[in-house]
Amino acid sequence: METKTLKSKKDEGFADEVERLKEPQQTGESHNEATIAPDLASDMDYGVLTELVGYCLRRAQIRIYQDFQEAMEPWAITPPRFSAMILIRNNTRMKLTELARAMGIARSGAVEVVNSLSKLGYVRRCHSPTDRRAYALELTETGGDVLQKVTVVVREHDARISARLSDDEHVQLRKLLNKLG
Amino acid sequence: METKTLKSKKDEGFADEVERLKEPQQTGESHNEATIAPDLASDMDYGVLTELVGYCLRRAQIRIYQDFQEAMEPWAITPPRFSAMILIRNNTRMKLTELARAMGIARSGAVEVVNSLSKLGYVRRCHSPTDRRAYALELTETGGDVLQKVTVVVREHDARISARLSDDEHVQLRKLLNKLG
DNA sequence: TATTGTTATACTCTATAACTATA
DNA sequence: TATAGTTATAGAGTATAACAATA
Repeated sequence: METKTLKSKKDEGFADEVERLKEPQQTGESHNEATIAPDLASDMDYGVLTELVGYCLRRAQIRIYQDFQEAMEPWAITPPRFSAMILIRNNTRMKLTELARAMGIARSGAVEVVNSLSKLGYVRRCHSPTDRRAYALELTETGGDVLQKVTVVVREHDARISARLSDDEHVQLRKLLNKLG
Repeated sequence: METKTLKSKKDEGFADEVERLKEPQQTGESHNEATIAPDLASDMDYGVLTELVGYCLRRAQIRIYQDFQEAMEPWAITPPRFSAMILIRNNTRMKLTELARAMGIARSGAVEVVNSLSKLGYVRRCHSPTDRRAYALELTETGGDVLQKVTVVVREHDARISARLSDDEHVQLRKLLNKLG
């Protein structure tokens, strides 16, 4: 399996960088530090933390994030990048500002996401004919193919992390999460 | 209300820095960017995202994080800092390595958290009499007072974000979250 | 004037790897 | 050799503020 990585740096080369993205990542696998287990340590007193929705949620998210990243490593897709690609595909001629709003992040953050997706060759900025300030975002052909493949993998990932939940519980959990805030 | 901030930089002064922590923060409040609304944009198509536990969870976490940070701003307490303080108080003579394990992060990350809490005057490293490599972590008197006050505020925060949930749902949600992974 | 995209800057959270002092 | 703490370095994710081009 190939593996992509994104270093942001200051854009050094270009073709150079895109090439480097496709090199297998130095995962280390060496002699050092044990990788972190994200479960609660049974010999510790967590006090009030276990009663807080926010804390339970954060622990769950750490576990989920790890599984997501491992599953997506070959494509260098992170959760925000995946969201962005879905939104760009599903909402034609989306502008960068709209993407930011849809994702709930600042415009400058959207620039970052689009830059990385653009370097990976998944997303393209097209000049809008009507407003010369604005771009219309769209998936490249590669981006479309990758998104299709990756969506399957994301669904598998979701099933994996929800493996101990019944279908009812899965629905219930999403319902409760959406009631938060 | 006073507001603390932590700049990590390269430790410039010391007393200087501690003083600066207590200065009210330049919140801006100026003419610029609208602050982000973390709700789903109703005019966008989110496709598969709404069916994924991971995505619902991430959106919920963004909302929760924002409320947490606003509530904790006067003390410069972030979620990991709060967890660390609870763990340090509840597990006497905790070592840094144990803290890292309890929090599910790398040791270097625990150093960061302890450094910031130490700069804020909330946590102290005490030399262990038995093992001269190790420290015993403990709350300062200020840290203890702050933690007591802040725990009340965190409980209020948790109640606020769970306001649309019944008690049963609150329990259920935590149960389901703990089944994930 | 307001908006679009962008850049500069900064801060948090996290990781890996290598170092030091001790055990 | 192994462990405790630390530092150096890196990268993702996010934010605010200011800017140029365009509306």
